[in-house]
Amino acid sequence: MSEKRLTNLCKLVSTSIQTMQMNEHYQPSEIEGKVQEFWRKNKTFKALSPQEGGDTSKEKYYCLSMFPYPSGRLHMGHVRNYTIGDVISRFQRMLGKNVMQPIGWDAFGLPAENAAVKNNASPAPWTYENIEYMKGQLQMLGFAYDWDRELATCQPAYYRWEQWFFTKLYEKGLVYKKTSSVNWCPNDETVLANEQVVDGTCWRCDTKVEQKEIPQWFIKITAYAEELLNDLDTLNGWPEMVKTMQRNWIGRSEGVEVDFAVKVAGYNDDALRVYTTRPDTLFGVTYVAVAAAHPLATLAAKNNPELQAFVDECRNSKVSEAEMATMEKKGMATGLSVTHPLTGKEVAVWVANFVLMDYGTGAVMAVPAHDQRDYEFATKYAIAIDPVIKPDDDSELDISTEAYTEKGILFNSAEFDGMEFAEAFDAIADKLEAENKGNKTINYRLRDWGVSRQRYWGAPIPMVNLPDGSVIPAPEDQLPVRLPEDVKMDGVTSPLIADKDWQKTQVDGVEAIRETDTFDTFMESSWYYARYCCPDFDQGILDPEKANYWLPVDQYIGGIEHATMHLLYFRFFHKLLRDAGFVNSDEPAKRLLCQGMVLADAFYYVDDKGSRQWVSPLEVEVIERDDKGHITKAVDAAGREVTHAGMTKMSKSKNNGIDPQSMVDKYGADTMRLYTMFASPPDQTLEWQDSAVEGSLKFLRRLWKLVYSHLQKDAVLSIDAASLNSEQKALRRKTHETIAKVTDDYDRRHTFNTAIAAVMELLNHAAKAEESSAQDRAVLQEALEAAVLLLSPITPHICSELWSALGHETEVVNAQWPVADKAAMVQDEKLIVVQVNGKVRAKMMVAAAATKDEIEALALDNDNAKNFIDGLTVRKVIVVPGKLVNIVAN
RNA sequence: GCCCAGGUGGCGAAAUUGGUAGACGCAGGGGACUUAAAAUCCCCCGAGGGAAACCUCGUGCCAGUUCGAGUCUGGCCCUGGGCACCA
Repeated sequence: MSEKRLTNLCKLVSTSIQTMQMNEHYQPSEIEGKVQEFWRKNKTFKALSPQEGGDTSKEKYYCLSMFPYPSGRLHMGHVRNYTIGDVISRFQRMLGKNVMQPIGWDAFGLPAENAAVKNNASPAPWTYENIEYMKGQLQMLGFAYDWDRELATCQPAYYRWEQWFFTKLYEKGLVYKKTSSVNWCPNDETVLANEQVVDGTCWRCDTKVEQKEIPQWFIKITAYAEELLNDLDTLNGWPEMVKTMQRNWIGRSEGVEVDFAVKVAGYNDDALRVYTTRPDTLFGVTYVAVAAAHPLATLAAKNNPELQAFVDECRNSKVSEAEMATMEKKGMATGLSVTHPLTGKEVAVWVANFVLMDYGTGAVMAVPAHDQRDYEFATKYAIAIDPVIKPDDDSELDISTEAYTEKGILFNSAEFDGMEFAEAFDAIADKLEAENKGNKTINYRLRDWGVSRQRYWGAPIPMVNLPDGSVIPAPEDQLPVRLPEDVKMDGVTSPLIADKDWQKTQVDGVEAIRETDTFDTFMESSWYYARYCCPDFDQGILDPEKANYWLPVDQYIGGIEHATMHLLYFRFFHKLLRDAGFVNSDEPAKRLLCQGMVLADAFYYVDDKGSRQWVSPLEVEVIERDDKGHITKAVDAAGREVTHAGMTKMSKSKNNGIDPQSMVDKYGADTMRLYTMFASPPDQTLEWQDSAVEGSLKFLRRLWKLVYSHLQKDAVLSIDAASLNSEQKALRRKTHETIAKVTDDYDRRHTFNTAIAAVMELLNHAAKAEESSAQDRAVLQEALEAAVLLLSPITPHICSELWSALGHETEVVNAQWPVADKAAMVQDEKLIVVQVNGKVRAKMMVAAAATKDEIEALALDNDNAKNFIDGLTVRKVIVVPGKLVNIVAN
């Protein structure tokens, strides 16, 4: 805080203090409602772009937290997420920025359908009621949202533009249809989400789930793979770990596509194409493996019942990558063979359960000698293992127990013998290319985005099927394709499939049938951030002027669980919007903060039917822990012994959620906000401890009391920096050091826990300060004002009240962020640590201006240090000015 | 299985660029005030030794680099997140 400003503040204080009425005790329930009402009435957090008459002299700041799914009630993850966003928004506002912090609802999704089935109702009213309730909860927590920008993705005014954009992508050739597998319950004849498959069976009827290939819509995210990968390098404000995860997810690799010639009667392709990153091992191929759904497998199985049985069995396995990697690898020979492109030898074709039709070409080449998975498969089925790579040092090649997967020197590879990896890669690729049997290519692990969902509660995919079998986008004048909201859910058939009238439409006078699938809900969450800039715009998906004023988002905040999927779709959509001319930036968000999970203990017992029953941790008593603190014995309220499943993400399925509402009712919003920010840094997992919340309330009471008792005394005069005694100087230094530290913690580090700790320290100092002289009181006033300003983004209600009690007429939300005064932080002496051989032996106060030589001399003369040097020879003395001296002696 | 994080007192954590390990807080113990309770305030609080000064050990485990390692390197163990239809 500058000297001049401070004088003004103090003048203001001295005139108004006597008239301020302040309650002696902190009563959050009285303050919070009142302050929130004031914000509401004054539209304090309404954000205006210049097009709407906003202040053009201010820098814009767009702070966005990931919007919630309206599940019914807020959970702790929400409270954490939105408190972080709110703290950053309020801080930026006090720095003088034009801040927009919007909120809305990710309103489509599976839980609404489940609730509808359970309650024999329809998903729409359930969703709208949840939104109403949760909106009240958000307001009770005091978040500084511009509610005029609120949107819900299930509103036709929203999904209309998503449908429109999809048809544009279709016209651009970025959308296509292909078959892809889904979880299928043959009993219910319905598609199941992965979540609805429990231990390989349908959650509803326990029927074994199968894989079924059905036609679905895809968006070509792979066309943007290279840019999505390269632009990660420009995202300096994103956590390194997220960028690493995205790089690995995109998974760019350089390799070679190789054609194995096929001469099989009834097979209409003359080559089986595979991709490999190790063309240097090509001479070691001893078999190729195809997916069970591959046409070659289908063909071979026709007259082979045993193979047909195996192909059918493969349909029962799940298709997730985790499943694929951990399941038992099984296969069966087809009896067919293909021709090796370079040796001309016949290579057996196997069907394998770990090859998927959906990925790549549905076929892989196998080199058992140099790939561990192929090695295990070949060993299991007694297939030849032909080594073709040896170590490039003189060590012996040993493949007796495992594959040799290092890059080395080729042998048994005809004219390529003796080449190392890079040389062989090029030479083999060149030869394949010359003979028209393959070519170098870049491959991505990233797959195109399947956006079709065979569900009701989502945005209808705006495509129509014509009688001639062709599929075209719904014409623009038919948009939005409205989802009927008054429906009955039986949990099996989608109301859209059941509603034949809804499906009927006309295009240019021709009868047509609507697509009954809806969009993946990741579609809606991929562009909501942009729509907030102009939520009511009805002339297009975005108003480019407004969008380009606010975008890119300055700070995005959300859970780390979204590191790859949502955050990749979000970046992808921004590039699509850019290429369609709606935004002019390359990336949607400058800075990203990924909050850690909120975890709580989870407990269960196994019931008579053998299934796990999860018990709320609130009802569990821990009886015994081992040396490491792990829970070894616990019982529930009924005295039944329960198993501790560890600390896991708070979730309905594990019944370990802590309801924030009860906490707010008991302690108030400020305490709740303070606790979530204080318990751990935002990017770390937060392990919920019920007991620690009380401490946050105690701290706020202490702050209140300090201000109250300070205000019971005489008026405050302005600080005369030159006349301060050493105690006054010390408190003043602490005040300004705290301002500097807290500002850095908020801005650069995002470590709100240490910011709060620093304010606590300041108040501990302030509580001990003398209050007898006018200067004592002026210095204390400054400390208390700083504490209130610094805490106000975190605990805005109490700080609003205290700020006005301290004599200010402007609201604390509109106050200016304090600036640390360097002159007040100057120290005459510094604490220097004296080490001998790296161990601390003494501490000494040394003049701040002391030279290296002077510090060294003082250290060598220190009595404690001398005890440890006695009898030894000093070899070296390391001096780190202002910090420490290390005397090396032996 | 693969990718990404994390592991520090009884507990949540701090140590920002390789420089005092445990700031700040919770729980606990002791005391003051009170008829009493609550609230509040003061003191103690990693382990072991010592009357004390102070000493030894200590950041998941094993090695290494360095005058100096919680921090860097290699290997391992454990916990959490993600793995494409939960959001």
